[in-house]
Amino acid sequence: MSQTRERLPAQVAAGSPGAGGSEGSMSSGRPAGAARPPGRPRSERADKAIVEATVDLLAEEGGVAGVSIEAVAARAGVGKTTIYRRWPNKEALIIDALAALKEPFPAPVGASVREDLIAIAQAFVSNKTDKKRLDCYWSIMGGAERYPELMARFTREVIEPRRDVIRTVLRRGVTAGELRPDLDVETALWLIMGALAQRARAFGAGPVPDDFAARVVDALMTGIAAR
Amino acid sequence: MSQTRERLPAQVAAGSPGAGGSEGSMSSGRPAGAARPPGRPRSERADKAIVEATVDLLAEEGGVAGVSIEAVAARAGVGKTTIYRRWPNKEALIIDALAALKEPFPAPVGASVREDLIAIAQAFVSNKTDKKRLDCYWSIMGGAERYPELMARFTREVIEPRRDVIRTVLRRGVTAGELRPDLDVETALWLIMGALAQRARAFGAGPVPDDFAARVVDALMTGIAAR
Amino acid sequence: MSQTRERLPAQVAAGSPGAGGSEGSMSSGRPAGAARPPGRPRSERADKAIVEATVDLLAEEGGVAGVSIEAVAARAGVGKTTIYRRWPNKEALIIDALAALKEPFPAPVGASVREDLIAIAQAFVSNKTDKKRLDCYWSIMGGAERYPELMARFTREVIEPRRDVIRTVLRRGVTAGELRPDLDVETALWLIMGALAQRARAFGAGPVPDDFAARVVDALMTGIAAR
Amino acid sequence: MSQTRERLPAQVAAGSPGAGGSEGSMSSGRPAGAARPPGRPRSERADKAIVEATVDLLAEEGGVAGVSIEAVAARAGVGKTTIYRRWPNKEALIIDALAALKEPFPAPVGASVREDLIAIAQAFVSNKTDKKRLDCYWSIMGGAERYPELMARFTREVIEPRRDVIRTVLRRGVTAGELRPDLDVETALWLIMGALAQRARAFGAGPVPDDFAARVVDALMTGIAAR
DNA sequence: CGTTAACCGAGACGGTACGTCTCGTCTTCAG
DNA sequence: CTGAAGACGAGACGTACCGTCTCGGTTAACG
Repeated sequence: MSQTRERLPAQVAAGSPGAGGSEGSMSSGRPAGAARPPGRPRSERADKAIVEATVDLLAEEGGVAGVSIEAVAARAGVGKTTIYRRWPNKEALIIDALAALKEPFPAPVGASVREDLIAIAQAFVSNKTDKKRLDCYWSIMGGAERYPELMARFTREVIEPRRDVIRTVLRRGVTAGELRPDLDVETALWLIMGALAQRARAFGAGPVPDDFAARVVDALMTGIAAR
Repeated sequence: MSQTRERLPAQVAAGSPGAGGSEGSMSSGRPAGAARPPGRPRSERADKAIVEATVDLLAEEGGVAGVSIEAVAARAGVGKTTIYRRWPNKEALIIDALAALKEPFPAPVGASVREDLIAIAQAFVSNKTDKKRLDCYWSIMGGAERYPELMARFTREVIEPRRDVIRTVLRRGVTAGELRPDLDVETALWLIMGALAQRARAFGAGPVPDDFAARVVDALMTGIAAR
Repeated sequence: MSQTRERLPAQVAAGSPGAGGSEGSMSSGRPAGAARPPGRPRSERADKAIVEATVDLLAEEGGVAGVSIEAVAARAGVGKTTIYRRWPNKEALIIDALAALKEPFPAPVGASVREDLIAIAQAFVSNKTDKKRLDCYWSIMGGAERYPELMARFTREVIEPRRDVIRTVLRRGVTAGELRPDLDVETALWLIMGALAQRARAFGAGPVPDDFAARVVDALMTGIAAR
Repeated sequence: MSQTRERLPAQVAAGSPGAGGSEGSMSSGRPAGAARPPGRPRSERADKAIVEATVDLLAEEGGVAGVSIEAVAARAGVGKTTIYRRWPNKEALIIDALAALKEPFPAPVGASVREDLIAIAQAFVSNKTDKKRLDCYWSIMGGAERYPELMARFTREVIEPRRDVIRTVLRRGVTAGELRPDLDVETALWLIMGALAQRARAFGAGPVPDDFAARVVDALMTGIAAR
């Protein structure tokens, strides 16, 4: 309305800051040749702290509603102003913060499809930051109807890349003859991902046992029908 | 502080209302012989409207936070007082309201395990009230850390019965020789339930196709490995 | 803008609630015959706590700027809403709260003008609630240019009544022949009030000695000129 | 933390710039023989403008809270940095700025004590810069509890010198036999100063009439008691 | 003429208060 | 007991300043 906000679209949480850029001389993401804007530059520390606090709260509080700007500010040790200077509202902040979870997933190339799948599945349910990702997943999915854009972006940038890793392994398996030639890859994906996500959230059933990933993969590989 | 609340523990949403009870004159479940409490009896219409509104909101708003007593009252056409007289707080209301989703699931006994599984799966993702149940599932799971009791009760009273139906079918299949004798029933359960729940929530991928249930069951039956 | 505020102009801090009204049947300041408005009535406890907190803060913080609605709410143990329901903004609140300091000042009728004046003066600088009044006086006068209405009302309702008491005593003294027949009453008023107010604020000079009032009155009575 | 501030303690607002010093070549108060510090010297224009703006704001806004560094900078046509380089915080600035009001008060030596007192009193309430002084007086006294140091210093450096002038005149009067030999000088001081200060602030009573000073002095001289 | 440092402008920082809003709870009324 | 109405305390919202701090670019004096 009468704001000088949105100086530049935050360019936040760059993840892999890209190539071996010579940080310092040319510094943060401004198009080459553009003059540094006047005034004190925005603090990268604040950027990071805000995004991290947001993600943590989203994971812990279990829902977009549990993430209040005030809580984010308090947890990040930052003034509310500093947040509003960068994002116009809560939803925008969360959408951007999700990018912090993008970090690429290394596709393991092991001896066999089975081993690869188990390794990936293992990571999903045991790895520390993947655990936070999973909490965010449930938080966002729970409120999906209210924040469709949020879900869309999270799906596109975080979920799909992970599904892609498995998809690739499955396709490789088909090509290599390890998997059935008429395999319905997408259905298999739903099966394996669904089992992992759901089991990880089923607190009542206790922590996920170490061999759960292997059991899931094996059951899926051999099928349940008698032969 | 100075309340006469909690006259009886609500005895709400009786599920299958049972028998041909003469609604009106003698009404709700008081043990025979117990004297009717003095004063105007509580309205069963209100009870039902409140519970239904609660469940609807939980499904639609996607989260416990989205269910406000205010909204429930408005949607049920009821005063906030009327709700407050029956339940001490929001969580109690939701916990009780979930009982409305308990309605037993008929285990089909068809020609084969495969057909039974497909029928059950079909119901999960296509049936109207099962859809609402699924929405509630995601809403509750999303905020599970904040309301563990809620999740526990929902799991116990709504989820488990449904898992039990499948569990029974699987066991029958093993006994009948249709399924592998060494079948890991629990793992198979996670696979099938996870796939259905997750696919139903993946709005981006479009509505669940009619043959999805069959594809899931078949994939799981035959396995994905080449033979 | 879109408010239902200002149901009735607060009718706050009634001071002497007037006559021996039969509190209970007809209760708080609503014109006879007017129906009680629906809904929960406003809390008189809150009214009082807010006004008292406001006056205290004004006296302690030394200035209108030091009185923040949030501080008032916190000190009164009241939600901000409860304040805003009654007054549209800070200035209105303070203006109204000043009425709490109105409480009439009893004009003593002693043996002589001198004794009366000393008694009054004594009260001004030693009495507890008159001390608070004096603090408010300085707070308001300090910011007089910014809040002229505040000063005007405070002068009219709190200061002038007190000046009137002295004025009356002085006039009585003239009539009785105790004071000079050509006495300039107003100038004498400025002298006595000014001395008291200023001395009370001069922290550096230590607390006001007990005989200060007497010394002031005597000096003024006899004059400083040699005779 | 990493500041080079406080190069020299401001040495600001020299008041009577002292003698007919050859401003320009050797300029402001550095001890003779001390080498001029390197770099661009601080602007005296800025010094003066800042101090003046501060005093003006204090007088106009009626309170320490009304003096914001931002407003001072704007009014002085100076960057906030420039202020911050000289004073560590707002209170220090105001304390220093008050020195600008120190300017000595010439004690008139007229025909009689009465005439001297009237002349001084006249100056207090009519003189232009003394008016500003008076406004500052009220501003500071209003917030005295919050900024005791401010009040202490203002009292010591601005108020007391003025009281001293009157004190001297009164003492001279006693010695000369014009005033009562047993005169309580301090009490007389409170009376005369209080009357002037208070009347000057009483906007409601209109501007101070020209003969007010004379009326006050006369009333005090002759006393109010009949004889 | 180059070094040095103060200058000004601009804007980000953490903080506090604003006035508005919605929520869960509580209280009173009329029926 | 019911519904309506509305007050209560709590606390988040997004805005506006404040005092402080940190930059870039400029300007004045010294060597």
